Amino acid sequence: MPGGVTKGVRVTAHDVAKRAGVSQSAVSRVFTPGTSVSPLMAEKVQKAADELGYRPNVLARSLITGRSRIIGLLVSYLENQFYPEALARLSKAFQAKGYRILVFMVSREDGETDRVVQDLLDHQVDGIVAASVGLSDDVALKCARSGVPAVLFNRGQGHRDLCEVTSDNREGARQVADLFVTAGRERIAHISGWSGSSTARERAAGFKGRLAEHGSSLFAEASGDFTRDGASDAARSLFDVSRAERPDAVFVANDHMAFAVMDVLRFELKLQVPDEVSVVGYDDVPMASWPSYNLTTVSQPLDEMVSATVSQLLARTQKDQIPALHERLPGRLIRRGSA
Amino acid sequence: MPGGVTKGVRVTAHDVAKRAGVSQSAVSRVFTPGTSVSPLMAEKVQKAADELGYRPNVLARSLITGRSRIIGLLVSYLENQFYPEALARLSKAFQAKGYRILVFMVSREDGETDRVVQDLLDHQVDGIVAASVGLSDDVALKCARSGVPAVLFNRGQGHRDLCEVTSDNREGARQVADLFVTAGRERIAHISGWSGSSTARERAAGFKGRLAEHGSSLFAEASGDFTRDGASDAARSLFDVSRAERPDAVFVANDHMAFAVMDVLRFELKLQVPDEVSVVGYDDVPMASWPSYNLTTVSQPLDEMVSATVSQLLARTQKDQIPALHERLPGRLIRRGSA
DNA sequence: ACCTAATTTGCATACGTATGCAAACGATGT
DNA sequence: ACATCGTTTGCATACGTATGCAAATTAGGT
Repeated sequence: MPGGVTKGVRVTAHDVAKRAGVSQSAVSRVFTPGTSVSPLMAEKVQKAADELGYRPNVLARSLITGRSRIIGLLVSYLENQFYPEALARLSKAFQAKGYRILVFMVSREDGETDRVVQDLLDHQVDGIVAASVGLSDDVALKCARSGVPAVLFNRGQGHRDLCEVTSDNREGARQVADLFVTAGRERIAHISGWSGSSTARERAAGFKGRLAEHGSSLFAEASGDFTRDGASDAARSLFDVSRAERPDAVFVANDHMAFAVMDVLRFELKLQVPDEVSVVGYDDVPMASWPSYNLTTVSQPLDEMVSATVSQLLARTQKDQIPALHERLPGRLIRRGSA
Repeated sequence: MPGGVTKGVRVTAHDVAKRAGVSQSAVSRVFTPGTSVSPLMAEKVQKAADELGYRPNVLARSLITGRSRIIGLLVSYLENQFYPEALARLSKAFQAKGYRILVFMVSREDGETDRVVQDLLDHQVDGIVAASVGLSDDVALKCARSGVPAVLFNRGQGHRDLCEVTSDNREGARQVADLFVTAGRERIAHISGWSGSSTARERAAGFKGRLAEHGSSLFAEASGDFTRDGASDAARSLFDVSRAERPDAVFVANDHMAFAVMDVLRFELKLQVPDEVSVVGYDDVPMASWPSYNLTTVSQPLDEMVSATVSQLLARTQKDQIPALHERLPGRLIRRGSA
């Protein structure tokens, strides 16, 4: 066994220095990329370090350098497959750049978010990504003051200090409107997302706007609140048997809700999709391509959104004074069997 | 605007002390729970701190106290809905206890895991949770030496220094065997998970063992590797049309694969589930209860597993010398429409 | 062989906080 | 009024590392 190793004992740069017969600064330099040391020194220090099992203490290092190489990530709900997917890719991307991520789950818009961001700032994170979560002006200001860049992922807020990376929700929704109109659907409905999110509002606005341009308009509308249960209820109310006429097409504001809607239509109301009613979602999560749903949907350019997020954020950690960009990436209509 | 606040300037306990006309230690004490200060002092310091926008630097604090209140979490793949679910609950549970979590995505069993754990140790995490990921003996030893407790979540390895929290996979699989035999199924197949995981091996062993006790045995078997594509291929090979006889029941090692299997059976092979073939999964992820699948499955006691993980880990961060427990919690057969 | 420039190394200090210790303080009892 | 005890506060130091500066060493050129 390597000499001198004892359980629970912290071995520091001083210990290594003593054993190698050099100074602590020398040890530091050997373990700091970009510094210059003689080959002999490097070898001596490495040897001593290996024997003692030394590893630099990242906390102490961050304390001095002022950068922690940690990114704070806020996520609201993982039921929607889009977010685990986004989380996985963001995480991988940051890891590849040498950053770690501190993850916080926050329930929608209560004061929790502000507390969590404050906590992140206390931890000296180098940047913050808020995935589908809003940031109060107060907290956005605090970030800006601390010099910590933040980017809103899949969410627009129009704040000057915040980067935003979204997909072009209006345009995506317009394509859905085109699809329904071209297919000759006449009673077109919409199940919207939580109205507190820009994503939901933009999709609804784009959809209705385009219908209007076609000289058409919405037959019915209800909010599904971006939850499965909310969407199920919305579907039940829109397709209530007591109604004289029912919709023959429905645009659901995301895939996660669309699955719920299809389940209600097929299994509760015994309606044929797409023969009796077309269903279209938004996001193109992996499950949308599974044959059980085979859902027509609008894809979000996830990889591009992730790349944009990472590069924006890291760029702004390097130099200050880079203005906060608002990127809006194009999606694409994916035609499958449900419409 | 509060006086003296400038952008990008770090305000420290010294600044607050100066403004309040007290010592830095006093400031520290005001912001450290459990210390005693006079009401007057508390008020003065709070006032100055608020005016300057002071917040304690957690890094410096951790450097001294030796505890970071950060838990490292390793996750391998989020496609399987079980893991986002577990992640969300673990995260919430640790947050509730005042801990933050540093998340790492690791691909299955390459050397990456070891590097990541080392990185976590460098960050002075107070504990490590490995969800469905193995830890090499080498790295387990390093954790033990550093005094950092680790727990394997949903994975057994039989290592002395590691906590393990699993569900009783053998018993769950036995219940599935009972179900098939009682229902009079005669050609019983199994699509197993990745053989590198204890979970997969235990489920297979429990299932086969119980069949043997019934005087029966496996009609066919294939590995689905815990992936959707692997399971699809396995289903295609087990139910190949060139075979004289095909299985009339199949136990799939987790829900995530079971969905793939059902899709292949129904949409490629045009088989009726459950009439022509019963399908049973494992985990009871939320999607299993969706009417499109309505999957009979064995539940994992997720909440209990999470509680056990949190309490085990935190207990071992408090006192050393608590032995590493191996907890095995019971699951339950959930009968739905697919079997 | 000598002078200069370039490189390597050690010394000292800083990062921002917590905490043991002793001094100062206030309260209490006789 | 004084002695005693408990509480509050400040001083000094420590945590483990990075880094500016000057001393020491080496290399290079004529």
